[in-house]
Amino acid sequence: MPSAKPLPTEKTAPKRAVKTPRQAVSPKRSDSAVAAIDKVDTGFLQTLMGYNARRAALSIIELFLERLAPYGLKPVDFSVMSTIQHNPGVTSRQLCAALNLLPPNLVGLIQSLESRGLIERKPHPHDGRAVGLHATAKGQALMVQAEQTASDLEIEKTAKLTPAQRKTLLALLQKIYL
Amino acid sequence: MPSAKPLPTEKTAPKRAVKTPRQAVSPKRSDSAVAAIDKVDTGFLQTLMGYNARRAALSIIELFLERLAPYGLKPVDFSVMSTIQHNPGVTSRQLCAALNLLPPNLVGLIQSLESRGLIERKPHPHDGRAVGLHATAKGQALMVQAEQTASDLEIEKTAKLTPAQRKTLLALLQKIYL
DNA sequence: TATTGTTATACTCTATAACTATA
DNA sequence: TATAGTTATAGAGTATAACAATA
Repeated sequence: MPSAKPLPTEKTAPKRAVKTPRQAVSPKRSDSAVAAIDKVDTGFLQTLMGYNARRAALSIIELFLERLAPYGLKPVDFSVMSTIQHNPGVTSRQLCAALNLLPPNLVGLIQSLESRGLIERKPHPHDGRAVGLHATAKGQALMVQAEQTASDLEIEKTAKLTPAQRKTLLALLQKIYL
Repeated sequence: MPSAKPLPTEKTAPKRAVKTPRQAVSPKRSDSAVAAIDKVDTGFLQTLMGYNARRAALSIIELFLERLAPYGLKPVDFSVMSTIQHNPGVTSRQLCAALNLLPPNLVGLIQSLESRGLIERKPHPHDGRAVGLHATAKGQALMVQAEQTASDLEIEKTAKLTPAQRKTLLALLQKIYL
């Protein structure tokens, strides 16, 4: 699904080849009108953090969807499973707060993970309303593999960055949303 | 709409106050089970670029929606308008490639902007199939204001960053998706 | 009265297939 | 045959209101 997308700039350019051949034939068209044909200027947008952060996130998520598909995990499933695994007994409400999800949207997610045998719901020790979530052995084994796959894919996707730059980027992004 | 969301960690914590008062009354519960009550550990997710970029982007976009609402512009509308303004005569196909949009999803957007008198569609000089998009005087005036508002909001949202850090962050993000 | 988890539901976003008209 | 723009539509994501059980 996310593989055949019209990516920006260079990535899809070789496949389409735009107007390059024709322009080679008649190279001196009126440049004022043709200016936008070869290269589109998105200079202002590139000064916006929101735009760049979103484009970078989508770029990574695209590969994430592909690589994590064998585990049956989409980004949200992965985030939920990872948080449950590292916080045994965590409640739905806590997951919503930690991951910025809305309770109604988490219900189906939890049910799905439970029906797949990846998590268990146990009564909360101190609150009869709440339910503690726990990763099963199967779920834990899956997440060990999934987290490794996710880490590998991220290194690959951020290959143009040095480890130091990668660390810096993570820290700066967290300064925005935390 | 985007104002009353359950934000993560500290931001909603003061409103809920979780279990702090009760824990103060009986401070020595079995810490193994109560560990997840106060603070949820999302440590692993925070090592992932995709997660951090998405959270940062959503955080900025949330404020963007609020501040740009008076202009009747959502992030995609803004991106399209900004690109048209800075690339007079750009085509839909070029917009899709530059902004990573799918053609069918751009149609309604363009029609909406045109019906609002913000852009004009003119026949393409060299290609009878294509249509050149141009910002009207009204559209240009709107975007001058909108771009200033967007820049202001971004500075505000990235207030924890120094100008140098902000510049670094933009450059590093572009290394990922460009 | 407030909160957890839930249901139902609506709205938006994203994606695919297929058509037309031009090249 | 291939591309630009379009239509229709399906699917996923995101949002609000309201309810039952429990605190």
